Amino acid sequence: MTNSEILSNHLKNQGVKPSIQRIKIYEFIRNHAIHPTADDIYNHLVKEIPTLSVATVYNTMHLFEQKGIVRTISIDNHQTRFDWNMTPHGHFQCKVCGTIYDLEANLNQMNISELDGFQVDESHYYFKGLCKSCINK
Amino acid sequence: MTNSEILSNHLKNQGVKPSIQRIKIYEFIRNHAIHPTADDIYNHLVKEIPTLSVATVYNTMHLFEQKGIVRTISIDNHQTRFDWNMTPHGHFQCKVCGTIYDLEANLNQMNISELDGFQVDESHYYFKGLCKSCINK
DNA sequence: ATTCAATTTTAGAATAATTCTAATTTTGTA
DNA sequence: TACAAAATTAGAATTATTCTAAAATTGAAT
Repeated sequence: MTNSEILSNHLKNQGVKPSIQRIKIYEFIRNHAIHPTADDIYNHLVKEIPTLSVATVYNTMHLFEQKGIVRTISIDNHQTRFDWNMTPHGHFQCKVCGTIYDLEANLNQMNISELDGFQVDESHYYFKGLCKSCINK
Repeated sequence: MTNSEILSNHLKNQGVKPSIQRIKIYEFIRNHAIHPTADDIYNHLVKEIPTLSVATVYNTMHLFEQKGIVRTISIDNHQTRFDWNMTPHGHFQCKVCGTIYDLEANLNQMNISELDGFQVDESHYYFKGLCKSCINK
């Protein structure tokens, strides 16, 4: 099986009909664990698929989100980033280099009594500051 | 001292020259602990100050942020909300009624070892789901 | 293979939040 | 009262995202 076929099957298993665009987008987000924006995805893939449109990137990401393949994070205020890591985790963004680090800790372990009786569907957390390597410069 | 004079002094103490616009905006965010958007602030105050412009609201909020009077939160993706409560705390937003609840717990108590050697300047967390009163309907 | 409806993709227009710009107004001081 | 600095303003510009309607692709039924 080619790599493309493997990815195609992954998508099928998650209930997504695999078009070329969807496979390439899926491949991109899996290989670039950088929490890309729609723009990052578009600019990278338009070289390979010259007719690709931004609308397709957005459509696909919305579909992936619905199907539980990605989730969105909003650290920078006005630009959505996509994260293929669906385990409960958080982020740290360095103000200097912009890198977004994943943090393993699960927010749900905080056990917040104010939420008793509430139904919690999503939890998000993130820090901002300077990362180690930027401090050491 | 009138209420307006008290607020004016608050601003002075924080290093902000108190104009009418700034005092009214400050008053609004203190009396409406609803994490308002720039638009909420503008729409409410333009009735009182007909010449108010959105630019002034944004300018003022940026200034307040710089001076440590408010901070911004981004729960809804593309609309910044302002929070005058500067103690470390988090939020819960109900998907049905939209209400944003404050949560007292301080994220820093999580003590995340992956951040050893990092400088943490800001920490944010929030949950989404259904609030108690919407569940009981 | 051919037809046809359903699905997907597309280009570009529309929308909405925010920022920018340059002019005007206000403020405080000399 | 004059004047420079600061603040406000209207409206244009920018940017991310969504919408729209047309074109392309797909896949099932014949």
